[in-house]
Amino acid sequence: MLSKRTKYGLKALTYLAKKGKNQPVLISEIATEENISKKFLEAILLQLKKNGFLASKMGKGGGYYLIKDPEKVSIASVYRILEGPIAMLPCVSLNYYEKCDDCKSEEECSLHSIMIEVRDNTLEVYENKTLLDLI
Amino acid sequence: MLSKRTKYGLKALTYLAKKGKNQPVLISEIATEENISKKFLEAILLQLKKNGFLASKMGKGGGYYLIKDPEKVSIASVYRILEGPIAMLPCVSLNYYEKCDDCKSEEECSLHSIMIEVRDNTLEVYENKTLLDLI
DNA sequence: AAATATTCTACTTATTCGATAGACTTATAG
DNA sequence: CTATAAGTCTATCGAATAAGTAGAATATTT
Repeated sequence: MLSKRTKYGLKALTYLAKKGKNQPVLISEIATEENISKKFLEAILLQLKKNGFLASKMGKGGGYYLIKDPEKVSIASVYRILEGPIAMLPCVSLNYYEKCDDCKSEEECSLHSIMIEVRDNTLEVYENKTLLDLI
Repeated sequence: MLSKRTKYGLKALTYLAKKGKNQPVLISEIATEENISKKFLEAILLQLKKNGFLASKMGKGGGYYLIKDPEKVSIASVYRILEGPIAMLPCVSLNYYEKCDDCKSEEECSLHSIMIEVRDNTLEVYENKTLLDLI
């Protein structure tokens, strides 16, 4: 299940993508339009900014704006920042790989190959969809 | 990310499938072999029993055993019991449908159709894999 | 200086997870 | 019948996280 954080993040990015580049938008505007708690959205937008998706302008006339082209922002990239690994198991994660502590080995683990398939099927969608698809 | 509960549940079911039908296996045996906390496994197995996957025998010579053919037990069915909805959003869930409280409508929600794709791609794997594939 | 709007820090509540403890009940063997 | 085995049931715990919120500090423009 997608967290509120990720969902709101994607909605906010989409809203900003619709607004056009270098067009600061108030947090409060997005929050109101998209039914999101302003303070929670604030934290999400800051996280997105720190990870290179957005820039912001403080003070009068300020706000957040997109700094990447919508078609260059895959859902997968946003997902990883806001949600974490796309893979169902740490041992099948491409970006956050970790060994499982309860399995003897990945070769012997029957779940492993299935979860690779799930990961790839999920990635198939997320890597190929961008903000442009959300506008 | 798959919960320990679901992962352990699948591992235990696989272990029992390997053991053969109507062959009671001690919780402690599975726990030891699969590196699972015995008491936690106990709760998981009971849940699986209550949902029709297993049966148990109490007392001497007792234990749990599979009551369905391995090829009849899809990963999806186990997943739903132990993990919950496969879908990323409540509004795209086939089994646990609920309206989202922050979206105006499903038609207007750009995320909706993408999450349907993700759901379907994920289901593709889970519905088509069974315990037989895990043995 | 005042107004605006982000940034920062901290807190709250609720829930769930994963694990664990202990008692109770059921079934079998001797 | 007793002892043992093994599931069933009930409850608790600590940690982590999610989602939300409060308040203060900082930066920018007019």
